[in-house]
Amino acid sequence: MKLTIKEIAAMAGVSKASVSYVMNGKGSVGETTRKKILEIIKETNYTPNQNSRRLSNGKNYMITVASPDETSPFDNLFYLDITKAVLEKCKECGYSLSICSLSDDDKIPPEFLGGSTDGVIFFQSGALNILHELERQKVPFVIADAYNAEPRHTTITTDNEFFTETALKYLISKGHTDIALITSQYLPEYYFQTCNAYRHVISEINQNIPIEWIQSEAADEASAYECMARIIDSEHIPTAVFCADDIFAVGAIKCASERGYKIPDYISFMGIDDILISSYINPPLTTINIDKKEMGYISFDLLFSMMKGETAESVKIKTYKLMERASVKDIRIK
Amino acid sequence: MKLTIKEIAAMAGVSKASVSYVMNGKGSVGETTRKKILEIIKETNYTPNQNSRRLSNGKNYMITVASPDETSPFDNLFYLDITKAVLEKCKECGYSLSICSLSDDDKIPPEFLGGSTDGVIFFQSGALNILHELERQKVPFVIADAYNAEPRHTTITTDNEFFTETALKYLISKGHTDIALITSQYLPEYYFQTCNAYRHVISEINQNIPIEWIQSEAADEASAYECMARIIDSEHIPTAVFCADDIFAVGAIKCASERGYKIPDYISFMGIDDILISSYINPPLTTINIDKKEMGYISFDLLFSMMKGETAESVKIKTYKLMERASVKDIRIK
DNA sequence: TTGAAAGCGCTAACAT
DNA sequence: ATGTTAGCGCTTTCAA
Repeated sequence: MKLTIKEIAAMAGVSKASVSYVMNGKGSVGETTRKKILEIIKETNYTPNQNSRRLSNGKNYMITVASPDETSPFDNLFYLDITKAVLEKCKECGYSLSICSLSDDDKIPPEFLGGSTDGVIFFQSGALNILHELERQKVPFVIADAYNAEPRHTTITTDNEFFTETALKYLISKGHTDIALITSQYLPEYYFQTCNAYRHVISEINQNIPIEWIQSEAADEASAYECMARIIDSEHIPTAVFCADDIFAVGAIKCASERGYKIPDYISFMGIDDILISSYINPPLTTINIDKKEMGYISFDLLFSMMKGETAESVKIKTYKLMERASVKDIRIK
Repeated sequence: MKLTIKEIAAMAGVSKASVSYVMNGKGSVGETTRKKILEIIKETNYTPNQNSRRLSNGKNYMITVASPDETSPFDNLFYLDITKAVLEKCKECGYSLSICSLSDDDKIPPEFLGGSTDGVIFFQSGALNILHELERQKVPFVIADAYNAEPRHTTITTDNEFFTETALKYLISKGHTDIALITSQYLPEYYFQTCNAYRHVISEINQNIPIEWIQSEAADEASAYECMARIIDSEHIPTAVFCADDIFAVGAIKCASERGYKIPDYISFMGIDDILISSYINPPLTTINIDKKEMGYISFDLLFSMMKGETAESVKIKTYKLMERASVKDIRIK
């Protein structure tokens, strides 16, 4: 019962071409026939078969967001906000958005095969074989929050070194010199950036950082909890802990609280990202807000440029907002 | 540079048909030619054009999740978890998932036109014109967390009346009789269910419910905050507040805390849903956990049945887990 | 078992 | 300005 262009053409007493032309605003069609065709289309509620258009056009009008299973937008609040912004943009541009989670087996998901999508936004990274396949098929992609991306890829990253410095300096401005670090070694570049900034800033104010104050086995809330436990067990209790990611702070604060350390009275905490729960936890987390919406917009825009065949330069986000909440205590002597 | 079936056929020295057959495991192909074809496919890394398949098959291998802008999975943690489960199922079945947000203008999004999707899962509801269009196009859909759905539609709902009763009875078991209600009138059916259960349960233990104890202008955290403010301002302070949705409890608790009421010492709070932040807020919220993953699975399964042409009965979720956390105080005299 | 060929519904180059 | 027609790349019927 689905109408086809052929039937519309018949009803209007014209050829398929004319119908196609008026639908797409191409070619040239007389005013009367155009009217007639438009009328029939309205009347019949006709909508062209999209698969057919896609085949003819070699376009899908669809982009996809992809990420490793563990860091999908459904598990990672940072990526969630970015994805939300991407969806907004998609809608604005008449594109559909598909979400794809990448399994460990690195199998290429059907979304990426045979030109099902016009472009993809990866979070963090995609398996190399997938990236290569995409390049082979010439479907453009960008990598948001990328680590270890090959230089030829277009990435959208945050300036972790700068943000780490900024957070640390804030802590120092509040009188802290005994500051521990919780970061992740599982993303080597990230580890390098955060540690580097930490060493750089801290070395100027404190030469005696116990080895336990640099914890890098964090990957999520639970592992950050363990990191904090190790810091506490070391019996060199810092006055502040800088967590390279808000979710680490959530775990670390939980640990410290459960062990009876009042926060921020005994220990202050800071993070980076400002994800949804950061303002809900107790105490609300002082952190570096990164504009996730903007990151989403930028990701989409870069991808969109590439889809139009243009080249797109990687961008590194340096803007931030310091969210002073209640997890940092001013310990300067007044 | 993209290979086509024609070229593969040529390379293997066979016809397109044979290639198609071996790819889809249909028809009958001699063992030698099958081997040969498989080999070529492997060698060349050939993947058939999906749009072409879709056109031929009249299928998309894609389902979509759709919801009003304000209640998108990106703004509603309850729907977020459901969507996550749907994605899991999609992957398992080789389907892609697209996310679609519906604007107020009720314009039919491109995803729904011309058979771009094989089925859709709505949250809460879709605009009537969209639902009708889908029915006209014979694309199946289900409505998760539906309110006011037409009886012929397949829905996945929660038993709000039962859950409200359950929560209230828990509160009562802890000695509370002065219990206020925060719910939403914006979903009439929901309002009816929660209020009904409230009146029913409460009437048995307390005949003097001040009018301000029934607040129904909640729609989100902020409006629930206002509801709580009205309860407090009424100067009839209840010992407990039941919020028909966790996010209402979040707002209400915030209000009470800011006004200086220690929770749960002065006022206890309960909710329904058990969304992500419920366990992070201060104090952690005692609530009725609904299995959102299961809801996602069921939604997908029902839709999938319908896509196979089967009929699917609506289901109403009655299972729950009582999450006893720290927002309810036992005020019985020991 | 295999191949030829007719669709699927649309776009767009080409003719008229 | 309009119609004719050859694709787009695959599936599947029908013959051989």
